[in-house]
Amino acid sequence: MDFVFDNERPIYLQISSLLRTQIVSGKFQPGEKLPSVRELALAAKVNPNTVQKALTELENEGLIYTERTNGKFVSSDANTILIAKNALAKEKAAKFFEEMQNIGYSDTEALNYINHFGGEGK
Amino acid sequence: MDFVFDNERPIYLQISSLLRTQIVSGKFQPGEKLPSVRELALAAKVNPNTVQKALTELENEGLIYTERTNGKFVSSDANTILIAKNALAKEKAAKFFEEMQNIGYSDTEALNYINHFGGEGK
Amino acid sequence: MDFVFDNERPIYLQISSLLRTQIVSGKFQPGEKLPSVRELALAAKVNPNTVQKALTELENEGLIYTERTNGKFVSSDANTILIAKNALAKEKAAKFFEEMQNIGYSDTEALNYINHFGGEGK
Amino acid sequence: MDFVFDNERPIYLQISSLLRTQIVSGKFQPGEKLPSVRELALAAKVNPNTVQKALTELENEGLIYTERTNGKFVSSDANTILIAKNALAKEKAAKFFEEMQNIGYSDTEALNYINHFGGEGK
DNA sequence: GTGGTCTAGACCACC
DNA sequence: GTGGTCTAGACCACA
Repeated sequence: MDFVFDNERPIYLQISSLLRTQIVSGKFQPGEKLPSVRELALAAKVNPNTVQKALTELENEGLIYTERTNGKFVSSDANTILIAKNALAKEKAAKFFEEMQNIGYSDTEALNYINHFGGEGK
Repeated sequence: MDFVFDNERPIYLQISSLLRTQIVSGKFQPGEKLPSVRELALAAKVNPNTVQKALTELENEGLIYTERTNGKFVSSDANTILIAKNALAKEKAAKFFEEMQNIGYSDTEALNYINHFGGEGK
Repeated sequence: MDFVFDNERPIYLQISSLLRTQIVSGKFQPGEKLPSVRELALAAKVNPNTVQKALTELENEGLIYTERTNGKFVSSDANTILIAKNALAKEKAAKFFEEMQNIGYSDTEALNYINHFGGEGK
Repeated sequence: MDFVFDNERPIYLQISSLLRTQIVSGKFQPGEKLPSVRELALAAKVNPNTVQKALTELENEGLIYTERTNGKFVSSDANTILIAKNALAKEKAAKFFEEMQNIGYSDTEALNYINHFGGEGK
């Protein structure tokens, strides 16, 4: 797991969203134990408190839970995770349409654009 | 023009991005005079310094220019504006694909999702 | 505002629940500005970070909100606050019944006990 | 006997309070032999040390006593147990009034609330 | 002056 | 070894 941070957003949010995507994308399986706070801090070269703050976010979202003295685990409720994944996807799509609309594309034009873009642009 | 701000991002960035979208979307036409800094500040209920900072952003991007003692104007170079618009659109689309990929969608799946989403979700 | 802490629970939780009760009980009015993080920290003789953590709790509950660079304010939505108050009361009552039941009082007996207790015991 | 723990409080305290309520509520009769530490540990799926720590609590309160080589027994002094029960009840009631007061209910209002709540809420 | 972030480092309870 | 809490102190962006 490699951590590269930009200076635009708080590090703890970058960590939490990185882990969030790893959970919803299945790289961390439901019920799986996460690396310890200290390990993550070491890997990310940040202070353990920063990791702690990141994980608190995910815990509030119900994506992970804590067993005291034992570690932190991905929620074993696959449904919660699926819901989170869908929520994220929906959010991304809605944001795309909204932003395209702001710069003068109707939803239809935005769809045209991205279908065209996806085919060649990348 | 109504201004609603969230507390997540700096206000000056919210103002500049709002004006930017109004320029590229044609709500402000090429060569058109912008409202004065004071007027904008009044409308947005913020400090004129904040508006000034926002406009500096746009000026750096070449979207507006200043005539001393006369005011600020939208660039009359329609091409500059079109380029800005395309750059924005491309950026949005790329970001969408990247974020979908992070949560486990291939580019193809992301396209499927958004075509489906655009058709019914909104 | 005087702060006295016990060693049983984390200080930040004691601070947040103290402020929570002051909000729901109306000592802090809807929309009212809270003392700054630094002021509270000074008054409670704790580190500003600790106060910050306490206030984050309340913000997550929707009881307060933040205006960046301006301060933190009690939610102006009186309804949110009322709901929080009712939730707290309900929680307290439910806990009472549950605990009494655990030590062998039926709900009816618990009611008898507390009506009797309330009349003389205090 | 089923044990379900939360991660908020130390497990040994959760065990001791569970056993305490079973004693004062009569599920364990005065003089009755308790299950062995090992049995309890097995049932609760915790380390025997943890059970031991829980039982020490109860022994300090005089609710149980140890016969070396023979096991641990509920105190045969019914009075001790009754006193413990009353102390618990009184404590619960006082806590209820105090907490309700904190969120803006006078003792009278709290009584009204709980009589009403007990009648319908559950 | 306001909140927000982050670090270094310490200490604790628990198992 | 695990997570949790707290401090002291620094630095930053914003308005």
